[in-house]
Amino acid sequence: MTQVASRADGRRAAGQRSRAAILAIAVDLASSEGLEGLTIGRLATEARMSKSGLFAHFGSKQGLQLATVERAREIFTDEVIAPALGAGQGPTRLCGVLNAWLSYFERGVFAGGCFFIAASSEFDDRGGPVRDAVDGAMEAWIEFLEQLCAEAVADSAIPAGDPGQLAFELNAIGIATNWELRLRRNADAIPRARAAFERVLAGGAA
Amino acid sequence: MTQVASRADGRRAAGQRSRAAILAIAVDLASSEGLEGLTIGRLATEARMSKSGLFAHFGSKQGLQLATVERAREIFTDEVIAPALGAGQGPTRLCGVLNAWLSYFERGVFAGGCFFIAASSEFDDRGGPVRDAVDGAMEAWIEFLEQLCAEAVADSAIPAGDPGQLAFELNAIGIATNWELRLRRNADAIPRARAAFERVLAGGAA
DNA sequence: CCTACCGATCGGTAGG
DNA sequence: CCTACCGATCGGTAGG
Repeated sequence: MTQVASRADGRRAAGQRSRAAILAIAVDLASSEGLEGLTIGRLATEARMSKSGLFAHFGSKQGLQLATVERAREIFTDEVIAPALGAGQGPTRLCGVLNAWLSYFERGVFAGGCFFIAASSEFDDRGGPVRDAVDGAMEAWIEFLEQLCAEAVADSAIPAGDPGQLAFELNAIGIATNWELRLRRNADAIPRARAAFERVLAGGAA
Repeated sequence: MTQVASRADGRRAAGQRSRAAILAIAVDLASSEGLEGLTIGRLATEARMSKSGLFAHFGSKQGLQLATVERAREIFTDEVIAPALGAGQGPTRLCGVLNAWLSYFERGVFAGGCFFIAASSEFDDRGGPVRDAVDGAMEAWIEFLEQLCAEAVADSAIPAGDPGQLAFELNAIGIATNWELRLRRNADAIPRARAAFERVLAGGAA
C-alpha cells in the first residue's frame, strides 16, 4: 500500500516544493521591503509564477504573511537556537546562543537583516493575526533568553541578578547591533556587541 | 513698507499654516503606518483636503517624506535634546537627555512610537534621499550621545571608558525600550531601562 | 497551475 | 486650493 506513490501524492509533493520555493523568496523579500511591501504580484514575478497560481497556495495576503512569519521562525530557530541547544550546559549554552545570534546578524541570514526586528517595527501598532504571530515569536525568544540567564545564574557562572533584567539588556544589545549594521552600516557593531555582552554577564543585573 | 501685509504675504502665511497642519498629521501617521504607508490620498482625507491640493505642497511623495522626516527631527530635538541643553554640565546633561528620552517613549510623543526607530527599520535596505535623511538624523543623535559621554568621562563623573562604546550601549537600551513598549506592550521596560542606564554609567565601558 | 478579469487605490498631471 | 482625469498596481475572483 505504501510502495506505490499515487498521482495525488506526486501532486501534493510538487505543491509542497513549490510552496517552499515561494517562501524562501518571501522571507528575504519581507525582511527588506516589509511584510506589507511583500506584494503577491512581485512575489509571483520573482517566483516565475502567475499571481493567481501563487495566490492559490495561501488563500489571502494575510495567509501568505502568516506562512512567511512561520518560515522565518523556523530559519531563526535553525540558525540561532538549535546549534547551541546540543552543546554544553547553562553558561556555555548562553554564550553559544549569543555568538550564534551575532553570527546570524553578521552573515545576513535574511537579505534585509533580522526578519523579526523589521516585522516588530512594522506591525507593532496594528492588531490581528500577523502581529500576534510576530509577538509570539518574540515572546518565545525573550523567554528563552531569560531561561538561559536563569540557568547561568543558578550555575554561579555569572553574578546573581534578575534574569529578566539580564535578558532585557542582552536583547537590547542584539537589536542595536542589527540597527548599526543595517542603517549605519557600521561593522564595528560586532566587537561593540561582544564587549557589551561581556560587561552585562560580568556585572550582574540589579 | 512693512506695516501693511500684502495679499501675497497673507497667502504665503496661510500656505505655511496649511503645510504645518499637514505635517503634524503626517509624522503621527508615518510613525504608525510607515513612511511608505503614508499615502497622499489617506493624508489628504485626514487633513480634509483634496489629494492634489495636498500634493502641491510637496511636489512628490518623496518631497512629502523628506518634509515629514525634517518635521519629526524638529520634534525630537524639542522633546529630547533641547530641554537638557539648557540645564547643567556634562554628567547632569547626560542624565537629563536619557530621562527626556525615556519620557519621550513613555508619553508616546509620536502616535506610533519613536518615528526614527520605525523609519530606520523601514529604510535601512534602500538608497535615496529619504534613507539619507533618516541616517543623518540618527548619526547626529549618536554623535550627540557620544559627546555627552565624553564630557561625563572628562568630568570624572563616570569611570573612564570609550565614549563610543558607552553611547552604543545607552542607545541600545533606548531602542529596546521602544521595542518593549510598542510590540510587547510591557510597561516594565521603563524601570528596566533606568536600571540598565545606571549599570552602564556606573560600570565604565572597555 | 493558468488566462482573463474585477473594483479600489496608488502617485501624479492638466487645467483652472 | 479644486475637479477631473491618467496608467499602473493592488488584493482578490471566475472559470478552467
